[in-house]
Amino acid sequence: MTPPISEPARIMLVDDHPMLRRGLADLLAMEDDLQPVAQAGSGEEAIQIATSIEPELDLILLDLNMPGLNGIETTKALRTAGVDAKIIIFSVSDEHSDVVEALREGADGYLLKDMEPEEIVLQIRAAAQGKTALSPELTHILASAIKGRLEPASQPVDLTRREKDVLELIAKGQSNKLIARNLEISEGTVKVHVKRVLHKLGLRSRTEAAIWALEHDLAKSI
Amino acid sequence: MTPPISEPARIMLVDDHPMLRRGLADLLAMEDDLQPVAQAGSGEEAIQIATSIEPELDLILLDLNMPGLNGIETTKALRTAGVDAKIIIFSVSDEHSDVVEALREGADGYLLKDMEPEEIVLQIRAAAQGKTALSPELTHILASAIKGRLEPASQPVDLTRREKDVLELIAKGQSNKLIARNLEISEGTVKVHVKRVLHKLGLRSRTEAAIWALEHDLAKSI
DNA sequence: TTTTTGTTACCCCTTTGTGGGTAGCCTCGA
DNA sequence: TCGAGGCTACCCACAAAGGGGTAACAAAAA
Repeated sequence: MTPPISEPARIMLVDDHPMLRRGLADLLAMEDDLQPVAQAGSGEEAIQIATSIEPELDLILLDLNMPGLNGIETTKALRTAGVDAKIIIFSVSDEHSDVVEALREGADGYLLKDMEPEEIVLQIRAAAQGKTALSPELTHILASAIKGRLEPASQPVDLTRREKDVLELIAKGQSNKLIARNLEISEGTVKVHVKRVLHKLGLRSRTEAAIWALEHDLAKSI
Repeated sequence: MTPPISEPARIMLVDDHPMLRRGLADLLAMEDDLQPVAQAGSGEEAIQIATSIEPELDLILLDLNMPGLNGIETTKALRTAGVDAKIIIFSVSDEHSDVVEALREGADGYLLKDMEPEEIVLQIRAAAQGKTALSPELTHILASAIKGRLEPASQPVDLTRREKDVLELIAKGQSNKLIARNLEISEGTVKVHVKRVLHKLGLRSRTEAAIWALEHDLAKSI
């Protein structure tokens, strides 16, 4: 299991709880091939360190819920900054949208905090070797995303009246300006609704929203 | 791990190699909660048995590569026939398209034949309990599918080949940048194709194009 | 009562998309 | 052999969309 002669993986731990960082660092330090070389208490700090440290990091373990930049935002920023260390999100959340978004933004893994320490070590090692580190409980989330349905273990998706109105018009291909005219509200307000719809559904663009609406039959007559 | 008082899961093994069925049956029979009650040497035979056996099967282990109907085609046929037993594809192939297609057609799991017997038992038990049985090596395939990529195809319109490719990806909600990555061309070139598609179809936005594609069946979901 | 939720509206800024152009390189068929 | 169509790639400019924030106000819930 332990790689032969290669260098140990240089790892940074990012979490706003020092105690948790400490525990993780101790856990990893016991492994010959895993070397915790840096810690950060926030996403901002993590970015600063990751872009300046030498030699470069091999792997970053990122807490999802942090004040300031959260794990996903930090992942995005790190990728934009050209950091190509493996990134693993470490979280208590098994929310569908969190997992999917994390992977979309460039994370290489998503582990749940309630995993056994031994299992965490195994997954981190797997990620360092280029595999996708994923808590076994989460595979069904990816599988259902593939199958195209999001319900089984997730949220029932409750859009407000207005959000549904906007989504319906998006699904007709209308621009924000047109939607504003049709609903007799400002374009800025339409944008607010669009933003919320995208966030609630875990989507990235109005086109995805339109597709979602069509597939879920939330579109009225075109 | 073993369920308390419930009935053992009734399992059918489908593979064109009798020896492999034999080995699997022996393996499963050693478990109190797993009960191999039927075997089939082909997809056709599997469908015949699954639709007639009483009481109904709980789980079907399907070889992917078989003469005649393969595992995925058999899965599709079984689902169409109303069989709602859990279906696990058992294969030597870790091809991206096989895994994704199997899940899309209604399989509940996808296991590789080179797994350890103990692990196979664990995964089958997990599937029987409603979880997604997936070889750990395959999680990265789902992850990359989530991140967005796929093989192209073609349909009948007055669009060029490349324009159809682009339109298909638009209909999956992908951005120009993602499309560029998937088709391995520059983003600028994607924009050219998008421009032409919109012009040829008389549309004003990619969202309208996506809707058009969905309504004209020029889209293949994830 | 206070708090929360939904709707409205605006600010900021960055990213993405749209529409026009030129141009090199293929392949296929006249 | 040449030309047309198709694919590639870049230029430019502007429009649209997305993501963050604050804030007012009414209605519903705690």
